[in-house]
Amino acid sequence: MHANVKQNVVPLITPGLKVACSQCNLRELCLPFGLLDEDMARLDNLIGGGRKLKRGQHLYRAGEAFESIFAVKAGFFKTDVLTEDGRDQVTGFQMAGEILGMDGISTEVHTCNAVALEDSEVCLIPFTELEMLSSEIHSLQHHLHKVMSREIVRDHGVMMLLGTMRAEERLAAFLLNLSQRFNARGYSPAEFHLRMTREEIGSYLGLKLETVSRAFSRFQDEGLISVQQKHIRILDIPRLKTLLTPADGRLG
Amino acid sequence: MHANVKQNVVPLITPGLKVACSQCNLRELCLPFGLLDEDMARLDNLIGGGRKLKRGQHLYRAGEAFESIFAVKAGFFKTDVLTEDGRDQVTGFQMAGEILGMDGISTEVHTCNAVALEDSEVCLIPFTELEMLSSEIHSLQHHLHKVMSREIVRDHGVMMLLGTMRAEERLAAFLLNLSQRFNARGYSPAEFHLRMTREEIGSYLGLKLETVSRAFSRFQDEGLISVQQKHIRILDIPRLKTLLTPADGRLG
DNA sequence: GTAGCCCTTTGATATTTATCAATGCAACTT
DNA sequence: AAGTTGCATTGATAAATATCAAAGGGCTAC
Repeated sequence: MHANVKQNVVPLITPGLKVACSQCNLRELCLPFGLLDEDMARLDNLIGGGRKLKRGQHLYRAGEAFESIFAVKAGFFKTDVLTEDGRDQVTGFQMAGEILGMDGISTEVHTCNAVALEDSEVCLIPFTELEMLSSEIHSLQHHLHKVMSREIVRDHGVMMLLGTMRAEERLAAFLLNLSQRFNARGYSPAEFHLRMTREEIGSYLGLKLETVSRAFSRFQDEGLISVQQKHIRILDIPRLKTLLTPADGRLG
Repeated sequence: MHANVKQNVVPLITPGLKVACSQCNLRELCLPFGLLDEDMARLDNLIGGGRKLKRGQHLYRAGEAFESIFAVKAGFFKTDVLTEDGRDQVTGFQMAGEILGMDGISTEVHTCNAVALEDSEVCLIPFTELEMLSSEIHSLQHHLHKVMSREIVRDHGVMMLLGTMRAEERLAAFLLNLSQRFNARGYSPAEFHLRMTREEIGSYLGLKLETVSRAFSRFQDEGLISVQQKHIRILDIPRLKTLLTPADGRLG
């Protein structure tokens, strides 16, 4: 096995790609939130460098040894779980400032795949070292716990979506969630490009791609959004939100 | 407002209900897993006492301030999320040795309700103090992270269930999961009492109670299980497992 | 012990979503 | 520039699950 072949399979840390939380405009969204300057400098030292990924590349795969968590610096990811029996479920889409890989802490092995949906960049945060540092910096420890807890709460929201919503409600919730997250990052909440296919949206929402496509079309017919392939413009956010409040009859 | 009325609404810590991880037969399943004796003694000191709950009582409610996580010492709980628009989703069922309340860390407010489904007992673990102690005891810190990560992985499993399985597959997965957890606690994996109603099972599985009931009946007709109200006997675990492997046609 | 209530079961029908199939569109490759 | 390939849309039909309805059974509380 040639060394450069192996490099293609397992992309290494980009040499010289220095990252520093203290210089990062995502720091209020990301792990260093609320740290004092001196503590942030210690976190800077810990972060193992950045890593760039091309669209389609895996950040990690289920089964690989867990060593680090990752902060998305730029770009867009999906995570998905595959089971032996062939099921495939997209468990989330991650954008700048969000943390990837916490599923691997439990067993020291990644339990899902993380794939870049566009050219992306992440910061590598070695977990053992993060634990050591968080023993010393209480606010870092607490924020790590908050980030993990937030992931649990987010997952509960997805369960709610999958367990109680019908197709159009799911898609409306999905679009509003993306809108709100783009907005929080300084992008337009009303106009954006989807980085994922209809099939990936469908997997995330527990629907078939045709159902997703039909729901998009119906939203467009009703003047709620305009869709052109992956380009979405939300025309009526308030009315989209009312879709999430089902008629009295169906619940309660 | 009379003091004893208030006691009925918000049950206080049971006085004199001393709990000690070092004496607990769940310690290998629960938070103290892997601790040295001396460290376990320190955890004993931290644990705020036990609390008993009658069936139907809330351990905590969405909206309450978060202060502690809880370890189930005995009994059976459900957690559920309610949204303003009236949706209601059971997010999990918890039994002895499992940890409740980690959703509250994120915002310092509980985001779901935890209800005892039978007379139960929990240990109260004040979270701020747990963080302080885990700064000093690395194995405790690491295990806490593992417990939180395990919850994330569990949630991914529920997403998979809700996103990719049909009704009978969901129920089979549910029964096998209970079976395995009872087994891990020294109870029969083949025979147990359900603590929850068909409606609660349905909420958890994203199904209506009638669908759950029909699936139970069909399993019984096929000789997979025997059902009498809440009493379940699994007659053919291997065949129940094969239900989870869908025919080739439907996936891939 | 018994009345009442909640839970469960079962049937008939309606609704939603999946499946199968065909066509169109757009980006990438050569 | 044209061909190829993957992605998206749309229609017709099938399958799964929800909804509506009614009745029986068991547990609880009086």
